[in-house]
Amino acid sequence: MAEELSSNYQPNEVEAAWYQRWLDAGCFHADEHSDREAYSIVIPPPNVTGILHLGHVLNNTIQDILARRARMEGKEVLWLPGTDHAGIATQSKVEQKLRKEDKLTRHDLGREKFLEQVWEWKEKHGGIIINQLKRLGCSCDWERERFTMDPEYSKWISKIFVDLFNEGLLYRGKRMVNWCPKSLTALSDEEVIMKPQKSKLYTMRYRIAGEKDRWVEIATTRPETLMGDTGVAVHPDDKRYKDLVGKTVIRPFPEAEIPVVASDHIDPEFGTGVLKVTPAHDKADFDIGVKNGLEIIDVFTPDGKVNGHGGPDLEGLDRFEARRKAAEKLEEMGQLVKEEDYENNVGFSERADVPIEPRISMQWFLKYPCKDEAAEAVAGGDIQFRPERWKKTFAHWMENIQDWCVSRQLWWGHQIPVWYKKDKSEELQNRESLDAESAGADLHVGVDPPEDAENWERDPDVLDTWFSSWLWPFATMSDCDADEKSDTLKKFYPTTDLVTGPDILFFWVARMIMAGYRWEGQLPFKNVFFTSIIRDKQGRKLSKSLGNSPDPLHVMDSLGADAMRFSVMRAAPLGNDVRFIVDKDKDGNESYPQVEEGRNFATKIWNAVRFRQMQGEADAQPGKPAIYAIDILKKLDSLEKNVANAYEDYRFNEIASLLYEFWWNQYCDWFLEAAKQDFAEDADPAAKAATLASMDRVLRRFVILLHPFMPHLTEELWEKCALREEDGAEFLMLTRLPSDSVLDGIESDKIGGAVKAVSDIYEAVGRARNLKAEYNLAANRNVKFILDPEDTDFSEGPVFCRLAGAKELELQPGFEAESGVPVALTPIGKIYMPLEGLIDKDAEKNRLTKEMEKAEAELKKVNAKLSNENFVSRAPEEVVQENKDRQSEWKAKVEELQQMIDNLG
RNA sequence: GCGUGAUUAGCUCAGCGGUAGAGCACCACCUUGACAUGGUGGGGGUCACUGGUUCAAACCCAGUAUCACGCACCA
Repeated sequence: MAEELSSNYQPNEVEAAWYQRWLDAGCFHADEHSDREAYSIVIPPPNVTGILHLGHVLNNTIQDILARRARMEGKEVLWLPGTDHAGIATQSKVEQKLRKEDKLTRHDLGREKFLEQVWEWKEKHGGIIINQLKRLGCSCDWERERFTMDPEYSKWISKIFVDLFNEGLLYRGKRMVNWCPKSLTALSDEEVIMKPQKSKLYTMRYRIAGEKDRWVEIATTRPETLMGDTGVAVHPDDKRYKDLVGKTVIRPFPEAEIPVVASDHIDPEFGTGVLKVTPAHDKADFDIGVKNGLEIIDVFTPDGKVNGHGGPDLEGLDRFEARRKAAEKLEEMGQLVKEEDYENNVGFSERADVPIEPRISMQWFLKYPCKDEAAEAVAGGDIQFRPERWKKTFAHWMENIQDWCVSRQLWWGHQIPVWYKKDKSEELQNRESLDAESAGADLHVGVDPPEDAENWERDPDVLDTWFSSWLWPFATMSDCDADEKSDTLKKFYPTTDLVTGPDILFFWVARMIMAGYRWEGQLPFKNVFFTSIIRDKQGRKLSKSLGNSPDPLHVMDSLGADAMRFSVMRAAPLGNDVRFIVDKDKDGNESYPQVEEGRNFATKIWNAVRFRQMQGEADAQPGKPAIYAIDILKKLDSLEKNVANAYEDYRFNEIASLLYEFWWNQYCDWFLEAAKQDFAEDADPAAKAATLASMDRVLRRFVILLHPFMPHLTEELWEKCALREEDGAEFLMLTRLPSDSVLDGIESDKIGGAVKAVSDIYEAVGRARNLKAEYNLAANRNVKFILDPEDTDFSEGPVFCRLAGAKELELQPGFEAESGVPVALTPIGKIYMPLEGLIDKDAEKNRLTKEMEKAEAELKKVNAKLSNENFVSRAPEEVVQENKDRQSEWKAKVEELQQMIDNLG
């Protein structure tokens, strides 16, 4: 075997070096002309100026595992990476910088200059997250990296806009939208999060016009919108107020008579049963307003301050200051009845984290295409969701789907491909609605600007970022104006798997499915794997503001990328959230106990391989494999099968645990220790050669299995141990999974016997170790055991002694020990531990009695089962047999123990 | 209000009809020639609760409680 290994594994250098070698050799590149079966994934594009967090780690590790496993299965793998321009997030970062450094707004710079600055920012920060993904070991085809603002990609956006407009699905209309007063743009419903807020419920009273001193009480949480009230509503069946419908009440300020209307929407039980109607600032109020022909008065400026309608007292005040002020005014007027603490849900802007202001505005809306196909694809199982329960959530959303507000009042993004004739522009843009049918020749909607561009004015708004991401699976693979499909698209679309978080099921997954059907005529992916959400020790989501989000780069630098990958996978069960634990010492240094487990595993593997290296090469023809070797090969065979099964169901945590358990608890704890017997100086060279060969076989196949989880470490060992076969691929990552059984070449009738014999010996070793520990002899390697064997041919004494830490195991059939000699019952026979000065009858009696009690308890349980006639007659035969075997085993044990106790007198 | 999960050892979590498991933490012993990022032995659980189905339930069903999350919302 090849090079010596250093005494400790240093992940950082190894990881960096291997990543570069893979890149240099083009290992990640997908060949669209290959005749291998295609396997493809598109990355959920991260924000171009974002940085890596644990969610990305989880998500991309899974994708990398899938991609690497598929390569090893012999598939042609495309993992297509890229980034997203993230309209609001990126624009606001640049605006923030402008404000801070130059005290300027984007309007001071103008659109063109501002966009130059955003591009600069993107150039500066855009590579960061990509490099972080590389640090993690992601095997993406970087030659195919895409960005949603790439020219070819952008062209796709315009094309689909035009398609949808021509189809009548895209229209411009004056509607109530979710307005973000901080980002100054409309948002889609999905970008609004409801949060419970501690606020106040104000009860105020309005005088009824034309009646003497009659008042009506109204409850509201938003007195600051009072100036926009153009009506008051009650339930039509509410007896208290029935006579008021049709009358008017006096709005306190600015004073005006506003009508009382009836509406089913009103809950008579809530508050006073009377609602103030502000059609410009509430969706429900807007509907009531439209039905009753109420005036719409917008009382806020776009940034959430009171406009001229507020009068001198309120104008210019922020929404929340205005709320207090309005309440004060009512109080002064004697019209505030009471003010109570109240908790209600308020919509917040997901990005800017400020309360949304419902607002009437002119926006572009989309009626979704291919809704039925998308719903059916998931319901019918053409697209598989894992875990499956998300199907229901998806179906529910699809059933209640609302038109999508796609325009954003931003500059960073894809500008809407609509031009208005200059002289008609104002009129067109103010129309209540505008669509393909009503627009006429004064509107140009096209991928290219009109020929006489100077006569036209382009719509200033840009499109929602998700309006570009929903094309990701195909727009990254082809140009929209090509005459025929690209070879990449032909080979790799539809993609195989999509790995993403359930939090973007609506934002992204659902919309991609619709887009896939609309423009490619088929589904965009076959399987969607929804990852866990990573939380902190207290179960909270990770977030910057909580400061509970550890930096994955720091984790990787201290413990290694492979360690983090392995640990995160081991901790993340299918479909459940995962807690990532960060402990801090008193100096504030962070430690990551879960990742340490992965680091320890890497070290364990490294050192076990190092041990193999230290044995050197065989210098004889190998003899027949020892029973220990057969046993470990059998376990490896099961491991390979179990791992393959777990991959079928995407149970990554199970795969990680299987690999861990095999290596640590089977290979290292038992096989490797047993094998040492064959490496002793006086060992038989043929036996040594055979054991070395088995070790190499296990090592080679284990490293192949582990590679997708710990790619760098395994590739390093592959090279250092020269595990590559003569005609094999250049790298482990390009090596095929073996197709032959690891048990090939071993006489199959030997396997069962070897496994049983080894399991008996290991169990006996356990008993012997326990005996030593009970008598405080754990450290004593001079102990001599005497075996009264089950089988007089027993010849595994040397291995037994090595494992049990004993000097000798003497075979004495029918051995009669001096009374009080410690003894253990084992599958290979009775094992005595006669040692001078150790005859302590009471101690031994105690020990045996404790064991006896355990055995009796077990016997009792199994007796109870077997004496139940129903069990014997109705349970499957093999279960009954199993219990009968257990019964006789425990019975024999109890009897023997009893006799041993009796012998002690 | 509707829906979806979770509740198993001190902690983080597997197991999902047939003998309760892992890692960490804990206790004792061990620097023995791969590994102290290690080894050996050990302690620790009425599997949230109440019913039901079954020969058999941590596991299936129904309900309850608590905690999350999603959707819809009462101004």
